[in-house]
Amino acid sequence: MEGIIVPNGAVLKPRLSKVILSLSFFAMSVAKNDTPSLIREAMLNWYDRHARVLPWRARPFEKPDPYHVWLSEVMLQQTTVGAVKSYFEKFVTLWPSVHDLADAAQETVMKEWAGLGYYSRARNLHKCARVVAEKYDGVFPSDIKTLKLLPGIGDYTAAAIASIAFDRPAIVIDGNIERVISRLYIIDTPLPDSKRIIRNYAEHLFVGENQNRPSCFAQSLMDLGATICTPRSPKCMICPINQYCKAYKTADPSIYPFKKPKKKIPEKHAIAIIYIHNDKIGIETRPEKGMLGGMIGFPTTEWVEVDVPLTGEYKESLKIRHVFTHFALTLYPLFLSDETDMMIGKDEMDTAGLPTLFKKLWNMIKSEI
DNA sequence: CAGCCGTGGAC
DNA sequence: TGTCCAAGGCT
Repeated sequence: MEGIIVPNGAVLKPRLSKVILSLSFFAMSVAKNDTPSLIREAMLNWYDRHARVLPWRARPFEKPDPYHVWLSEVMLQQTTVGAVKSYFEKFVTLWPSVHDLADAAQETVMKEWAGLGYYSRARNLHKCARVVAEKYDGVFPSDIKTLKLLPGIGDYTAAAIASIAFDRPAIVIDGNIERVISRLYIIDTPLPDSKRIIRNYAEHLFVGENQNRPSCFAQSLMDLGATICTPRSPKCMICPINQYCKAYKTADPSIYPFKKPKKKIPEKHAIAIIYIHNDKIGIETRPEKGMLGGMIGFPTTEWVEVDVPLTGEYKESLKIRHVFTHFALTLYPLFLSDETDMMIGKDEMDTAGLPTLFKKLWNMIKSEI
C-alpha cells in the first residue's frame, strides 16, 4: 500500500503515515480513558445505523452539495425540520443552483418564503446568494471566518456549513447540542448565561484524539437531540451515550438545560384596512425593517398596546389574534369600498405570498366578500 | 447585549 | 388556552 487512507478519503504519503500511525497508536493507548473520544466513537457508530434521511442531507458516500447545506441551514434557523422540508424542495426546484437564486427577483424570494417566518432570513439569503455568485463565482467558502462574513451566516451556521458541507472539524453548537451537553455535564447555570461553559465543553467533545468524520459527528449530535435527547421525555434508555451522561444518573434528566424565565408578552391591537374594488383587494409592501419586513400585507393602523376605537359597523366576532415571539396582535378588519395604490385580484390572494398573520385574516374574511 | 424577529406542533 | 420551543442572526 502506498500510504494510509484516512477517514476523509485522502491518502497520506508513506513517511508521513508512519508518523501518523505511531501517533495513533499512542493516541489509542491514552484514549482508553478519554471520554470525549469514547463519545465520538459511540455517536458515529449510532449515526451509521440511525441517521435521519433528510432532503438536504447527503446519503452515505455521497458528496454533500454546499448550496443545499447552506440553504437548509438558513431555513432551519429556529425552525423545525417538518416545516422546512416543503420549502427546501420548492426552493431547489425553482432555483437549482446558487446562481439561479442570485438571479431571482427579491420579491419572488420573499413570496416563496412566506409562511416560514423570520423574514430577514429570506432577504439575507438572497443577498448571500448574490455575494457567493458574484464574488466567489458560485463556490461557497469552506472556512468559518469567510463564511461568517456572509449575510445571514453567524457562529452556528458558519460552523455547520464548514462541518457538514466540507467535513471540516468545526465546533458546531446549536440548540440540540446545547441541550445534549447541558445534560452530559449537568450544567446548573441557566441559558443563555451558560453558553460560554457549554462552548468550553463542546471544544473538548469535538476536538481531540480519534477525531474522525467531523461532519457525521456534528450531525449525529443534532440527530440525537432531535430524536433521543429531546426537550421533554428524553429516551435515555436507548441513548448510545447514556453511560457517559451525568444527567442520566439523576432523577430527571429532562430538567436540563436550565433556562432563564421568559417575560410576559404584551397584547397589541390594530385595524386592518380591507380595500375592495371591482373584485380587487388592496395590499401594500411592508418596509424592510420591523415586523414582517419586506412582505406584503393589508395596510394597518399602528400596532399599539391600547384598545383601538371601533365604530358602529364593526362586527365583534370579526377579528383574528396572532401570537408573535414577543407580543400578540389582534387585528380588526375595516372594509372600504375604495382603491389604494396596490390592488390585486381576489383570486390571487391565496398565492400572493401573504405572511401567516394576514393569511389568517384573509381566510376569515374572504367568504364574506 | 438584551431585544427584536414567525410559525406551527406537542403537550 | 397556555406554554414551550426548533439546525439563530442582527443590532
